[in-house]
Amino acid sequence: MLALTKASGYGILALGYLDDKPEDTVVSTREISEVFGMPSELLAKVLQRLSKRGLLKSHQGRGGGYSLARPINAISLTEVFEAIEGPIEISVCLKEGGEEHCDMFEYCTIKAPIEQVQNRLIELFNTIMVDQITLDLLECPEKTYLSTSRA
Amino acid sequence: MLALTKASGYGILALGYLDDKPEDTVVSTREISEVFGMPSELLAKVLQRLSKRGLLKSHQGRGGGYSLARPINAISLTEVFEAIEGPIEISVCLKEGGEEHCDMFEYCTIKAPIEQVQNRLIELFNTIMVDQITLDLLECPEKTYLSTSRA
DNA sequence: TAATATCGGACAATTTTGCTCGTACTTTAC
DNA sequence: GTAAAGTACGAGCAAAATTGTCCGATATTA
Repeated sequence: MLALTKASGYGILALGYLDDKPEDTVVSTREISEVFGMPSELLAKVLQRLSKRGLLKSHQGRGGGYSLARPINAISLTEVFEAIEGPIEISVCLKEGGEEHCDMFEYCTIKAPIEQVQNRLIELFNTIMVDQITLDLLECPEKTYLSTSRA
Repeated sequence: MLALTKASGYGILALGYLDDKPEDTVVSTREISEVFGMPSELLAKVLQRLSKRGLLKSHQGRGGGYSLARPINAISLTEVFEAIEGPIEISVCLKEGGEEHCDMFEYCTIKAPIEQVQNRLIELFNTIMVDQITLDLLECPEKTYLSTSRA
């Protein structure tokens, strides 16, 4: 539970990598995927979503790639997660449309409070900028990387 | 991502149900599972874990069941989640033993910062007590219930 | 026009989660 | 003491999400 997806990890690493380059440098998906050893097709999707959300600028054609649309100290974790994984939802019951409402239970004692928890989670991620994740520790003892947990 | 498991939802609802009863009332797994329409075998596991962690007292034999070991305003979400799902881990890289260290990546720019995010998450859940989830809203408009999200 | 990119959908593999079944073991009631 | 009601626990299956792959289309530059 509450584990970050690999896709989000890829995205954060890519943002950090772009930030290490001079401003407005355009970097291809392949370069990033080779540097970190990520599957390039998956990273490609992640970068697409980030650019769709306006966090990256895409440059098509030969010599193209992606560049930062904003400095990463102005990009919150909330934005990254929602760009890559969609809206942060702790529970489906909180969805707008309500198509998947569960009528199989007698009591609903926790819907609104759970939503409050969700909001506090989002607030927390709002306050954390990507640079706080990527810039702090460039000299890491072990060669290790973000991946999902196994409960 | 970041979705609560149904098991945690079951646990929180069960804790709330027990709290509605007079103090030290013993309630069987079957009663709770029938009230909420949960699969009793799964709920049984959840309650076992909660009692193993000291959040519930188990009463074996005929007429047995579970009772609250503590008032639910003294039980944090962290305790519930860790009892039911194990330690809160955003990433496997942060594990103690380090058996699953990933040596497939060149750079590790985010390990320690990610751990800080994890700690802030745990702190957040430390401050939220179960009663804040269960007691607030007994008059819920729709019959709905906590379940996991679908990204 | 050829090479190199981003796009985007469809799909298989893998992992996690949710759930079921079966079999112990404990205690209470009779 | 025996049976019933309950917890304790583990193996195993099904569903769902995540991850990774493949393929074609489009855009841009050399």
